[in-house]
Order: sequence, then structure tokens, then C-alpha cells
Amino acid sequence: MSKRRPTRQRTAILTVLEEADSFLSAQELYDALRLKGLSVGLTTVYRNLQTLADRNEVDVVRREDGEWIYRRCDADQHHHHLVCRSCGHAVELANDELELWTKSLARKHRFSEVTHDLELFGLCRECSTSSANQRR
Amino acid sequence: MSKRRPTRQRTAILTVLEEADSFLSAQELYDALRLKGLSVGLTTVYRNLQTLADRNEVDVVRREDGEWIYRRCDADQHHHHLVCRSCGHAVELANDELELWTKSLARKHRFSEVTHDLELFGLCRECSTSSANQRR
DNA sequence: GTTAGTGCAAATGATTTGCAAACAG
DNA sequence: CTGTTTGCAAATCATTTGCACTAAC
Repeated sequence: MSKRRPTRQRTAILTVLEEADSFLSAQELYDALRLKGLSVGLTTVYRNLQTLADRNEVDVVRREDGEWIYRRCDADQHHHHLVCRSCGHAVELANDELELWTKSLARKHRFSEVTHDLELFGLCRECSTSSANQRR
Repeated sequence: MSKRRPTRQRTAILTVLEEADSFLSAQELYDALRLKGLSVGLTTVYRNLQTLADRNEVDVVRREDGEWIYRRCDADQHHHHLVCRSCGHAVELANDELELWTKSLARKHRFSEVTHDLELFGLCRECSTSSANQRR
């Protein structure tokens, strides 16, 4: 594994990720950086997010429209999210039952290497009240 | 709602979908059609799949690599799948508990319009035995 | 100096759209 | 005829890659 060099760009990306408690897509992170006057190349944003994801330093989820969204994360356990499809705000969920259910199905149907992806999307209280704060 | 006209292309698409008991992407369906000598424009394949999906005549799932895959379906109830990531073979799953769990979480976290997507991917017995039959 | 990191421009690849020609009722 | 459907070519759009350049160590 190679060493990581703290560059201006990397620091900026981490800062914005720390501050945002919601999920952000690469493009949204890119925009957020420019707004802060911390412009970083889009390519760099993508590459850093990828690295962070590989190291499990961010949670990665695919939004309903297909875009990947990322969020700072420390928990190293497997877990799921309830994500606001408007503002990206998210709640972490644990569900052991689901894990067990998955395993028993895999056995029953003789499938191996079964992985599961479960993400819940909805509108958080804020967003269902105001129609402002729309992501797009 | 407009009427549907039975065209050569539409019939061919439905035929292949009926015969395949596995999930297929638009591109795979397109290839399958050519192999059968029933060439249909790729655009047409996409448009028909979209229409079928709108009418709930096919199940639509997003594969791990991001491609949408489709399969003929009659059940109109909400359900999930255990899909082989190699050959597309799938098993339908029902899980009322999951539905209930979703609802209770929505209430608890005050989210509205919560939808959930759960798809399990693995390797079916056939595919985990032989390394042939790989989708890609 | 080496090696990791950056960023522009160009490539990718699935999906969508414009539009004129072909077809079903 | 009249509204659908088709299919090519071109457009989209998030993401990736080639490559020359810059910055850590």
C-alpha cells in the first residue's frame, strides 16, 4: 500500500467531507469546493473519493438516479442507510436480522458469495416540510 | 394510455424475454436478438424495455456494475431477488418483515415517502462450479 | 531526484433524443 | 390516411484514462 501525501487538494476534500453530514456526489463535492474557494480538479475529486472508498474511509451508496454518493464514515461494520433523496441527510441503520436472513437464503438456494445492498431513500422531515433545499 | 401495436420487433423482444428465465440488460437482449436472427435496433430495445417496465410487465434491477437488467414478470406484488451475478439466473423473494421494518424506521426517523431497494447478488450453484458461463 | 498527485482534454459506455422514413389499424 | 414505431446518428452525462506537469519527501 502506498503512502498518502497530504496535499492542498486532499486536505480540502477531507475538510468538506467532514463538515457535510450528508451524502454528496463527486460533482456536488466539486461544487462545494469551488464555493469555498478551494477549487480542485474534478478528476482529483473522483480519484480521492475512490481511494477513500477503497480504504473504507467513506460510505458509498448509489442514489436512485444512479449517481454514487459518499459520506465520511468511521464505523467499519457493515451497515445500511436511510438517506434523504432531497438533501442527502442520512441515518445509519444496523440490521442483524437482515444479515442472517441473507445467509439463510444463500444456503437455501445454494448461492455462494452473496452480497446484499439495501439503501432506503425518503424525504427527511425538513425536506418534506419545505420544498426548498432540493438537491436538483 | 396509448394502444400498443404488435410489431415484428416487439414480438421478438417479448419472445426472447419469455424464453430467458434470467435477467438481461438491454445490450444483452440486443445481442440475443441478433443471434436469433431477429435483429432489432438498440434504440428500440431500450424503448420497449422502458415501456414494459412502466407497465410493470418486467422486473427491473440495477446490477452491481450499474447496468439495468430486466426480466419478464407477472407478480404484481412488491418483491426482491437473489440474482446470479454471472448468468443472471434469479430467485424471487418475498419479505414482509423487511416491509414492516422499513415502515417503522420511516416513522421513527420522521422520513416520508420511503422506498427501499434490496437486491441480493451471488453466484448460483451452476456458476460457482464451472467458471464458464461468465457474463463478462 | 523519485515517486505520488494533479488536471486538462479526450475517451468510455450505457442510455436518451431528434428526426425522417416505415408500418399498423 | 393518421398516429405509432422504428432506427440511425448525434447528444448526454457521470465517470475514467492518457499524459505532461507539479509538488512531497
